[in-house]
Amino acid sequence: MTGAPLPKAPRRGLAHEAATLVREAIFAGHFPPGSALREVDLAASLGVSRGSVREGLALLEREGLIHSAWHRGTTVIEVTAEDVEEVYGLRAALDRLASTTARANASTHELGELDALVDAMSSELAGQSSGPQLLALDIAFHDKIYDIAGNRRLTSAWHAVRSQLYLFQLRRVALGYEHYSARVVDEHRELVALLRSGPREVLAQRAEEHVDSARRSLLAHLPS
Amino acid sequence: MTGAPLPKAPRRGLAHEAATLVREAIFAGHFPPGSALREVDLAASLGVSRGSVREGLALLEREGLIHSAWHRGTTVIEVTAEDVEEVYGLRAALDRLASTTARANASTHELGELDALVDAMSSELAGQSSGPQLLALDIAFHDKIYDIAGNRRLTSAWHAVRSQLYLFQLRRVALGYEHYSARVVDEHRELVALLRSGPREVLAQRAEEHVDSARRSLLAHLPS
DNA sequence: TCATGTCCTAATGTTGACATTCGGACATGG
DNA sequence: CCATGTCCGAATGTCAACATTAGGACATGA
Repeated sequence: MTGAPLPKAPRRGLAHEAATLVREAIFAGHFPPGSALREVDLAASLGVSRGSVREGLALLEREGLIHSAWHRGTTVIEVTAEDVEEVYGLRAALDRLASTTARANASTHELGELDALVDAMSSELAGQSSGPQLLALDIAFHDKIYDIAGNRRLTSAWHAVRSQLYLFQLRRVALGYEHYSARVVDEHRELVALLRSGPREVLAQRAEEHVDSARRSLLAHLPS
Repeated sequence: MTGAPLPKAPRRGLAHEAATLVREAIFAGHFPPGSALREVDLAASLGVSRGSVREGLALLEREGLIHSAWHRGTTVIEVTAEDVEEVYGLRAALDRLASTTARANASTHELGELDALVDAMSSELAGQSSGPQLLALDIAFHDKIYDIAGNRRLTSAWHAVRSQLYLFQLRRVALGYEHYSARVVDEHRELVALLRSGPREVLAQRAEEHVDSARRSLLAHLPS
């Protein structure tokens, strides 16, 4: 009996490995938006067969990071204003439901974990703040809310936009994130306060506005 | 130049074919909830290779109809009260967004198409009404709303719950659908009226209530 | 009787070879 | 010069054989 919670046996198949590798390559900018992902090339560089690569790409398509057409290959999604509107519009609806559901389910312990995440953002901001690091905490915060909500279908839908969101935000962070970091701590702290003891309708409203603020901020920087 | 809109070239690969066949088999009750779907058996009965079956099953998993674990095979989802709560909770959030977005986008012609669908429900109900037929019209109505909204990510999320919803409703219809048919026409007609010229917030509220009414009605019949 | 350790089998996971399709380059005709 | 038809290459779609794994059956020992 190991005391550790669980190392989470990482046996999930080569397809997951391949998907993880390609996903990180996309985030690292190795495959810019619109570029083609050729199965044979990926299979060669990852050292696995085309079948596994193909299955991994299917997973990434599920996350909305790539798009594939019959006999025409798969390409990384573009980042147009329309795409941003779609992703953030959907995310607002999902966050609204996640927040109100989490408000009804959250234990004191879980609320404490959310506090800890906001504190981590705050200290990250105080020290030599790293944009991607702040982004990761932001995502982790919302992951936690979806986790508390406990609706597996909802979490699944969230995962289908999360990667795209991360890709969009990375682009903004690369251009400077003063505007982002100025609000991120306060907005999240307010969300926790409302989750703890806020009127349901106010929380729902604020959750939507939180997304909308991020959307506007991103669109302002989009034309690059 | 053919006058017809487009026969929509049905070349989408064997994986799609396999997915369609298995999906219909599940709906037809050939694979009850919880039953295992063995790749070799399916490949044999469908006359395609295991690779195609595997890819088709991945599509069905995307729709939430089946669930697969590593090296443990894939099984048809169960229909517990918790599952119903999850699906309908998410659907309410999606419908809320779809309705308000469609309200802003809808052309007169598109609103007319919605009217036509409600009329079709009405005449279906007047004649010798068939439950599954009524269900299909219900789904088509909401498909149209998502289509008008024009958010591809939102439509994708809708497709991820639509099949599950259909499976749940089929179960209810099999036990009699008087309660369902009594409300279906009026509720949909009211939605069209609100889409045409209703306050945004009232429409959002009604869209959620429409889903909630279906949820309660289903839960009442669930213990079978 | 119960707990434990070891096979064994039936299924999935993985692979490399073969078949099919798309889109463009080129030639041809108006 | 533009429209049309044909061909070709490169990539994806499909397949059947091989490797790996999970879970149960069985035997063993306390």
